[in-house]
Amino acid sequence: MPKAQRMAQMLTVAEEIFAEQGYLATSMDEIAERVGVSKPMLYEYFGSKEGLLIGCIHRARTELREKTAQAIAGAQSPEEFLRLGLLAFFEFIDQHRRSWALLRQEAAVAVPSAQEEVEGIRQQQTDMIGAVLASFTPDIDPLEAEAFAEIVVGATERLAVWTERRPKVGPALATEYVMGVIWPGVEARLKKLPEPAQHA
Amino acid sequence: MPKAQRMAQMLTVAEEIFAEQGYLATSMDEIAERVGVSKPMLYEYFGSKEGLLIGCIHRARTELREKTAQAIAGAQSPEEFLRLGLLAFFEFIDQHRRSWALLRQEAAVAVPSAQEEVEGIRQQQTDMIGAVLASFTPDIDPLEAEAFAEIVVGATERLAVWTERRPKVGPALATEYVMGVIWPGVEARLKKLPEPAQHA
DNA sequence: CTCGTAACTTACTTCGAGTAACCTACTGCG
DNA sequence: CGCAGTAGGTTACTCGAAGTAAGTTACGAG
Repeated sequence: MPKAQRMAQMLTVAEEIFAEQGYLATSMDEIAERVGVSKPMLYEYFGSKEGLLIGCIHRARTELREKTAQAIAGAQSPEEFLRLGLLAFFEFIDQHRRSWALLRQEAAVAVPSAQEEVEGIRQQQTDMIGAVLASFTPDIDPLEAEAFAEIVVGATERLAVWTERRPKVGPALATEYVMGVIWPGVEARLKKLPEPAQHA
Repeated sequence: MPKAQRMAQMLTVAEEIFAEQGYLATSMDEIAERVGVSKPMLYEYFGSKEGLLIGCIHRARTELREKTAQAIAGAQSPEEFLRLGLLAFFEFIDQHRRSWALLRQEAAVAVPSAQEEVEGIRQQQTDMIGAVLASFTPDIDPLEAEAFAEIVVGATERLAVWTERRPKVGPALATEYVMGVIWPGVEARLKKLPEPAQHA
């Protein structure tokens, strides 16, 4: 089997087992066995157990970024940006329930570099939100814009975890809940600027 | 040294080392050495490495609950409840920066039962917020109330992590940021009920 | 002064991450 | 055809850390 294909297969299997049992409780031998290969192959391709975990996270991160970027491409107003971005996020989670637990909760603790990888996902999100906000209210305090983005990301992430326990709450409703709480606050902020003018 | 005192000391040392190096990178021998005791003592009192971690989290959780409960005791309006609760939370984090990283980021990944312990902290918080909300708007959809509480907790938690990278943002400002985003949304919700009447 | 027990230690076993060294089958080329 | 080089693979180890068994010391009660 060619390398690229084998690597992809390893990531898929690892993601699944990590999500099932947790990072710590999973042994490399077990993953190797389920892939149908021997342990040194995993080390050949990923360097370490940590490397394998990071590989899983990185792949998911890339996928999430692509999905989100696609979703918000056509948005016209800040509200639409936010709503479409949130929806894309919740839909992504919905389709990756298993690996989601891994990404957020498993990865964070395990290893510093995995931590960074997870933070990278959040960074993607906060950057995007910050950029949108700044584009509509150019004179906003940068610190406040950052805080705002963090708040949105935190709220969204947490609600995503919550929806795992509430299967009846789908991506659409989750989006509504988040928008319902944060949108009035954002709108109030935006209205301080009557025009989205560039007044430098 | 009596058992209770020794246990407290172990928790303090463990919290510190876990926070410094991460859970995985810390060995029980190392903790034992820094406590000035041998490894089996740790096992005697905490059963396992995981048990020790859970002990750390549990202690912090108890402390946080007490501080928060005290802080909101005198609140008269929902806004005051929220504000005082948030402030107490951010102040707690501010005073426990080191162990905070452990709680959230280390613990979550490491072990399922530590996970539960961390979720317990969030449960405490969401329950409290849910109760406040329900007391002021008795006819709110229970699901929406839950979602709201999760959103607030997620936003707050995330902002707490963020403030670690922004030392200039103290508890008071962090509270303002969170209130600024979520309060308008909550107020809008509350106003749908002109009276906090029981209309069953 | 000796019995019991709380607090503690030394010296293991076991298990899993990571590695060294070796194997095999295919692909291109004289 | 036959042989060289390499991609993809394996077996069989080392080593470090979690967890444990069995024993030791100090000290207060009878």
